Amino acid sequence: MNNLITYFNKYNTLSEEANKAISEICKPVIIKKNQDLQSIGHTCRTIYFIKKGVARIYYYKDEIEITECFAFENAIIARVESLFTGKPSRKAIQMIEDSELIGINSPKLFELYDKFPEIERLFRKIFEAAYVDTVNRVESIQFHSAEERYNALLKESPNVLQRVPLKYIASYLGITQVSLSRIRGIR
Amino acid sequence: MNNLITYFNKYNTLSEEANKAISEICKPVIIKKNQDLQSIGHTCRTIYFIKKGVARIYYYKDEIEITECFAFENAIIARVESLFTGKPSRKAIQMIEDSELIGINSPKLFELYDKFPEIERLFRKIFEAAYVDTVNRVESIQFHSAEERYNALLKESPNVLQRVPLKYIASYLGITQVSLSRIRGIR
DNA sequence: AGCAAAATTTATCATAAGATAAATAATCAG
DNA sequence: CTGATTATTTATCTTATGATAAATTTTGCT
Repeated sequence: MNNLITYFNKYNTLSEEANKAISEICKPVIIKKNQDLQSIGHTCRTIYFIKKGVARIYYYKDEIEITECFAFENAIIARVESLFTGKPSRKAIQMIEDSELIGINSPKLFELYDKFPEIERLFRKIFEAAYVDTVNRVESIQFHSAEERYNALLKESPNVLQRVPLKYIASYLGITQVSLSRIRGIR
Repeated sequence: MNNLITYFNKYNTLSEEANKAISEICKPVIIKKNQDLQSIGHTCRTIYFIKKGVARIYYYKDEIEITECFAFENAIIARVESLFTGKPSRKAIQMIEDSELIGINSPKLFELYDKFPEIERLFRKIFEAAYVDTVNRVESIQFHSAEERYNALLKESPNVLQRVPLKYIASYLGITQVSLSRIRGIR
């Protein structure tokens, strides 16, 4: 739990009782490489904190698998379009390496919001920051070339190449594997 | 204020006192067509509710003006990447028609969060919904053709063509004016 | 109304990325 | 370790969109 509390402190430091209340709705998850942590068609009821490993959210468009995002250690991952709407998700979360996570039960978390406004505030801030990242991602996809996006990704996550297969990176960048290979080949 | 309270009720119904507290930090804004409501370089300190008119957020990339989004009546608009980070915004908000808005002072709003958890919850839910929209927009930009995006926009906002110049729509769709004209010409 | 400015369309040519196929390299299971 | 599978690269050809320029239409001003 320590890593998670450190992560929380970046957004909103919680009281003892609030930390304890959250710890009671958390459970550890160990999962093997390439396994789905959450599968397509199910409604999101768990927010995950990554202690170890790499995650990606993916979905299918016209039979083709698309990677929506990656998440590394000490980050949170959830399919927000399901978490916030209560609708089943068309997306899945897969762990790219053998991983250790902490799962936070989201219906129970939302109940805690009533008793602990500080917890509601914490998650408000966490998701506000994620929202800002997504707004920036729209800009990046819309007005940078594939090559610019590739270079920006490397700068932001220098170890992504070591940990994530190129085929996943390609669809994340919005291009085909073949185009990514071409871009990489230039240098 | 009535429209605004109706809008709030879709997310979280507030007590009398909470509504009153919000009304005290609101002020009406009347603004002419093509005027900037908020300008580039300033930090966002107001969240706007549109009573009448159409707004867009825009910014510059390489001297070229880009429209990030549109907002119509009975919606909220803010440059969230500044609102949530406190940093100056590279973006501006412009009203495309003669408009009437309600401006909500955001620093004062955030103070109200301490006294009224219900207000914090209201805005949490408003921005969660906006976040989900943005996640969906990433998908739309990344994996639909320009023509598909154009048709999707028309379906979503059928009156956008009547109210918004095509040059703004083009950059919103991530294409040039000329390409948009070509797409429209096909039918 | 009538002119000027701005918006939109049309045309032409250039280019980045897609589709497909095939070759090579890396990884994994037994 | 080795063969089989999967991932990546390379090659060729096609296509959607960009860049630029010019023509046309619409809008706004006085």
